[in-house]
Amino acid sequence: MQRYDSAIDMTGSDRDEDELPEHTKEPTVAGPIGPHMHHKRPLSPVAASSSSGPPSRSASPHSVHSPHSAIHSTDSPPNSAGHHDNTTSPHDLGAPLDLSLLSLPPVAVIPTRLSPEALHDLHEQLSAANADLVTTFPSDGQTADIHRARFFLGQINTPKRAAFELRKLGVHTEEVEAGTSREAVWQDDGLITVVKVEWWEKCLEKDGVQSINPYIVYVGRLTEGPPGGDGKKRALPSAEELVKEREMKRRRILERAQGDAGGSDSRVKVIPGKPWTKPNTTTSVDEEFGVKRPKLMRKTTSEYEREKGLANQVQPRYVREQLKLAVHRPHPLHCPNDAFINVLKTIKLSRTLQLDDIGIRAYSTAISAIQAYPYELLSSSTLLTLPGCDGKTSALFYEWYNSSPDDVSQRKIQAVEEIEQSEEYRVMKEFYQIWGVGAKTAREFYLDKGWRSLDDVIEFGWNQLSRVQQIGLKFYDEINFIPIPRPEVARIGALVGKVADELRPGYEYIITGGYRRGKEQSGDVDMVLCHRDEEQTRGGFLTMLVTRLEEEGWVTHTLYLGRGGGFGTQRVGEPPRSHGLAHGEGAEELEKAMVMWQEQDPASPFYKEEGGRNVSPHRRVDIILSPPSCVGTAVLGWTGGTTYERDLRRWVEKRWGWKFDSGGVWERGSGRRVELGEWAEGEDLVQCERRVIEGLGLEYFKPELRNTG
DNA sequence: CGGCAATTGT
DNA sequence: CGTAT
DNA sequence: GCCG
Repeated sequence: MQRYDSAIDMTGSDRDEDELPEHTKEPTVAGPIGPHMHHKRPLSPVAASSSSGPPSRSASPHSVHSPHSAIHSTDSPPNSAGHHDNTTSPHDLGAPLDLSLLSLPPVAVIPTRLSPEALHDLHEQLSAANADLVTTFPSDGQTADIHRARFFLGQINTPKRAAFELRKLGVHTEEVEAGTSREAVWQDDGLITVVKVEWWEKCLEKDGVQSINPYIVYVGRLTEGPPGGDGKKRALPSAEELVKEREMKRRRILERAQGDAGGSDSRVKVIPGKPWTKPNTTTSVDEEFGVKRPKLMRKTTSEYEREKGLANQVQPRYVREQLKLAVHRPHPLHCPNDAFINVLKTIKLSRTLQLDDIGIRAYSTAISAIQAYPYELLSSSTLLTLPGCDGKTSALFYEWYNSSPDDVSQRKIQAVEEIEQSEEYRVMKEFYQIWGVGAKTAREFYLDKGWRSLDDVIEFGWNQLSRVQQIGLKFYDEINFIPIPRPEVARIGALVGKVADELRPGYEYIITGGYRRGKEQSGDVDMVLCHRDEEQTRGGFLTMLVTRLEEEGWVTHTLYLGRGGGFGTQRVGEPPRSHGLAHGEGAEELEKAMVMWQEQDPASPFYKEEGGRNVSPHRRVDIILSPPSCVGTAVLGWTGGTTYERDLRRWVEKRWGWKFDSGGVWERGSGRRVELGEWAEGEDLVQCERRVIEGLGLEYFKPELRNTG
């Protein structure tokens, strides 16, 4: 059965239950994992009074009732209704309105949870009541004079949330201890009060300023902003023990990682920086080296000198013939221009985080072309000769090379430095590395939720995460920072193969992915499992296999288990929907399992124990179960790299009008299956893949030459 | 100026 | 919108 | 961002 750790060690959810919608738990293989729900935060008297305040929180401000009539009615005497405190007493005798907020300190509204309409109405009502209003906007919450505001209205229920929302607005506070005198609050300019919107609704309802006491959620004292930062947006020192524990765990992991694999912590140092996303302004680089006239770029004397040697170099075929698709050229794992490629990869990642699919495609193309280039690039004009590289790439190279002609390790590009220093990039990247969080979600975490660290995600968002995201966070460091050495990848593959074979004899497997392309270390293990008897690849065998691996402890969590969930219930044969045509006979679907894995054998060299406890690093393992009829395409499709795969599909479409996928090749017009990739008698999986490649009219490049970056 | 790989599961 | 290559 |  599924095993669970007794507790997740990254917690932090001691917030009140009503703060966030309950996460919808999936009734799946693994039960909900989650932090222990602590309720240890002592409620301050201020907080306590808020929680005993009026119950209603349903009405939005604008829906209460005609606000303007309340504000503009002038026929009743100046408001002096029931005040037990001096906080809002309208000493301005000349105030013509019942509802005058003249005596309030500068007011701002916390936009969170308020509809745009509600927010708008609230602003109008408050300014109609002569409040000294500091406007806020839900988009970014930033306003120049937000720091003037001392009184915040918001749909906020807990002090913790209040402090968090203030921080999002750039207002850094710490909660004021119980017993601060009420009188002090208005006098002391360093104090911030957060009051529920209900207070204002009540004022409107009663046509007069009401006591704020029952509605106060939070009183905080202004503190210094983040050290070194620009004074906005920075994590509170919250849930400190948990953060510290995480740190310790991370350090342990990294120490072990170095021991294991010689891996190093590649995380960028935290340097506060300016925003990295710029408006659509053309950079000076663009103007100087714009794509319009790249060929006119002046060569410096030194570039010219360096290039003289070029004439003697035999240019590779893909350059001579301008072969633009990665399937037509060899891409070794390492190449002479890896340092420059890494710069391009940073830009590509920033495009990913900006949801710029086209930028991703463009940089991928350039990267793979350079990866295929066998000589060290010495001049930007050489780059112009590579397919997929043009003015922009060339300009980037020019800046990069000349920033330090004599020391490769010192070369840099200003725009890339700025990307790497920007908080937005660093934080979104950190989120993006959570398994189950893509670019869209990473942006949402950063821009909409206002989170700035994994600890924020854990503390404020844990219950909003999907189950796989929770698992992704739980194993964040292991997944991202402890690479899997080749021998361990081989060991995992062999073990899966062995267990499969024990269940039913006759299975064969091949490890695909980066391992097969020759990587010394892998981020995960990908493998294609196959049986010559098609029946053995159906009927839920993969579920059976994963279940067995769970029982034996190897599989600790199942992130995804597709197809064949029910025994024999699966009738494959839906055509690729994009073309609305039926598959021909023998339509195939690949079953896939994505799991977390942990070494269980104490005798294994990859097993690690501490205090009698198995602390072997968890590994990501993908198992693809293929019928014999398409195992060739499965192996080809799961070996990659990404750009190779994309270009493979483009080639198949362009050359043959077929559609390629890992489950087979199809005629686009008729939807009929093209018989390629069937596992032939006496043939191994590598030979089978080769027949597919050659059947598609392509030169066979071994996997080690498909490293398209 | 249009196109940029392609699939499935939740 | 997430995942894989 | 590059290509046809």
